[in-house]
Amino acid sequence: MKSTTKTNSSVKKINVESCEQPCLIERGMRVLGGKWKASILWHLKDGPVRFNELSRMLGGASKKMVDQRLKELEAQGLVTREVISDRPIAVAYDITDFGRTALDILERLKEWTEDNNI
Amino acid sequence: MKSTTKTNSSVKKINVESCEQPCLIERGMRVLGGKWKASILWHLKDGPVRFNELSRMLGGASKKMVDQRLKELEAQGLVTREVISDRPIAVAYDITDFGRTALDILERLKEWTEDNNI
DNA sequence: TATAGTGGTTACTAAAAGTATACTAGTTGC
DNA sequence: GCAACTAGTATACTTTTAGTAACCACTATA
Repeated sequence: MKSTTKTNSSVKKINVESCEQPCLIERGMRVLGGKWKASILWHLKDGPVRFNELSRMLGGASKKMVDQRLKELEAQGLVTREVISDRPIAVAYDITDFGRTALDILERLKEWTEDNNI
Repeated sequence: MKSTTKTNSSVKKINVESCEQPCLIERGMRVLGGKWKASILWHLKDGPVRFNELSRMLGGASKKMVDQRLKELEAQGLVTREVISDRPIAVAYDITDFGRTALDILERLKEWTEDNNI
């Protein structure tokens, strides 16, 4: 890896390779970092949850917010939406296998937050 | 606060305990999840970087953005600001030991993003 | 003297995020 | 019938965030 230091006197300080990494971090954050998105995912880890129950779990996030985030997560393939009853409409949201691959990151984030009293 | 759990047969479905977890995730995200924050931290992992260099590394994030995020990160103890030269003003930002504890999460996020072509 | 670099600040605008309320349409229970 | 529940949608609104551009004081170079 080329360092930003001492190749010669006129070395540019910008290391282009280093610019590749942040994009990955930023892109990942766009998927997991929105408000409530990580929390929603986290709440689904123990099995499907219904819409209103999920809203309550999130401590009063508005329906609009929960709805928007769920749609984003669904579009990105992290959660699924299933109508479990038609007449008295009932819908269950579940985490996909792909969604589960992100739980490891969230687990670490949770531990980090916990350990550092954030 | 009255609990919603099992006082009798008409137990509500809401599990109050489960509501503790998302807060940890949400709180952690408030620290690492802002736009550019994780990227800034990531860029400092190989050593101190100067203000303008950092701006360029972030691919054109405005000075105002970089400045704001750096101030937040500094206030939260994740990075330090050091004036390394006075006359031709020069400032270096560095990651703290505490900041480094978050790199593990970012590393996983980066891998996850990479592996899933996000 | 002019230009470009350092590390910012300030003022402003545009866009996104979030809140609040009311509404649909159906079901269940009193 | 009336209220309360289900899962949303629609509308209007406020707040927050993001981003642009200009500017400051200073230095260094041509």
